[in-house]
Amino acid sequence: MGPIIGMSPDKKAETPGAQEERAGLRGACGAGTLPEAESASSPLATSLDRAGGADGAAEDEELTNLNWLHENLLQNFTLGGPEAHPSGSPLFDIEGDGLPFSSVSSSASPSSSSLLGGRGGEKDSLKSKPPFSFSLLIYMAIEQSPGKSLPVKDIYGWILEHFPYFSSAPTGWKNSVRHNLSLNKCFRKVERNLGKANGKGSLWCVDPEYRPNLIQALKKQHFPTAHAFCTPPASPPSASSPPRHLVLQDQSCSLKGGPDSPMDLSRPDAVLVSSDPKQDHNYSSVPVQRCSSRSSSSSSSSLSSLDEGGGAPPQARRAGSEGFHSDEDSDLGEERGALGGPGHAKPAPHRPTLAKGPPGKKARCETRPEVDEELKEAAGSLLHLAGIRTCLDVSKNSAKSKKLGRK
DNA sequence: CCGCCGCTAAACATCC
DNA sequence: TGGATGTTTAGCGGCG
Repeated sequence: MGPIIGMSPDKKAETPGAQEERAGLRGACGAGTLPEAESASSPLATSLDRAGGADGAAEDEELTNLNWLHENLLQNFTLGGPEAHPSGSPLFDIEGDGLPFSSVSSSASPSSSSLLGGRGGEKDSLKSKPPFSFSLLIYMAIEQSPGKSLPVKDIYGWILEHFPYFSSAPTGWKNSVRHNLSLNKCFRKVERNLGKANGKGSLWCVDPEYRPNLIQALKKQHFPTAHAFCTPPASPPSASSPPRHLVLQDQSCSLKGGPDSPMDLSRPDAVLVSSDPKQDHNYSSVPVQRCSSRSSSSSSSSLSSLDEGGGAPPQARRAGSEGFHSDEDSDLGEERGALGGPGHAKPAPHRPTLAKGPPGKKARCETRPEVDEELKEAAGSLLHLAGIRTCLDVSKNSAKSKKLGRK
């Protein structure tokens, strides 16, 4: 279908309300199901201010969006994961290595830079469709949230806020957002029992197990050259960005693991994420590994294929639209056993059956420091894309200062 | 040409 | 009852 540009403008102005709600949400998250929110909530709000005033005045206007986004991201990452040390982060390595920042930016896809309010006509770019998939938009929105979880309404708000394009787009995009939330395995619904803002809907968080995949997707989508950072051809990668594989653990995100969750490197669910582009079209590397550990179903390279069950052949198509979902296996270790069993003899159209009950998605969201590193990297990617350097510097400095402060 | 991926639209159900 | 939310299905276009 053609771009939604031609359609009638969206009618409502939800952005303001959503923002307010988001603010309110913070409390809800912290009070309720999102322990991690405590650690992440406070500092976020400030980033906006800094984004507005800290950096070069000339670039403010055009960079505001990304500044905001990146600073928040970076702050969140930094705070979210105490273990996330800037020094080891690829994000900082990128800078430290003196990588061609500008070249990276320039090498980014034109659409990306334009969308991000690149140096050019940022105004126009804001009106153009973001180069991010809905999944990534949602991901960014959620990651930016203090509690790493948002209700759909706030997701709408975030998207509207950062991508004004959607404000003039028909409401169909909201449907797409919900559609993605529902269908993407990357996103999980969190029952928000406490502090419900309006009593409607649930919170959505990023499935920590898919987070690395999303990050990879983010990197890929934003600037293909980002791969260079993942797999530096010559220089040895930093500890946190292995050349070809990322070692990730089963992240524990905000809901359960909490920031204090100790990293257990010996955990069996530690996974190897291949950064090979061909291996994770759907950012499914992690699930793949996980699947393989649980069932023999997932040797496929793409999530969509493994999604519909290792045995289910070409109905992967369904999965394709959302990209990420890969069978509910990803997290339901035990449930899986109960459900499909190791044989994975689940019939292809298992979705419908799951739809009514507790679907594959469970109210579960965890985060891990390692992932924070990845997130930082992703944020760095975004920064590169936007050509935002000062922002990164600010974040870097703040991160350093935090680190020092911790010492 | 084919398969995968992402997007859009729509229908339907549920909840408040 | 209406709106928001959530799920599912179907189809289309782009891309490799």
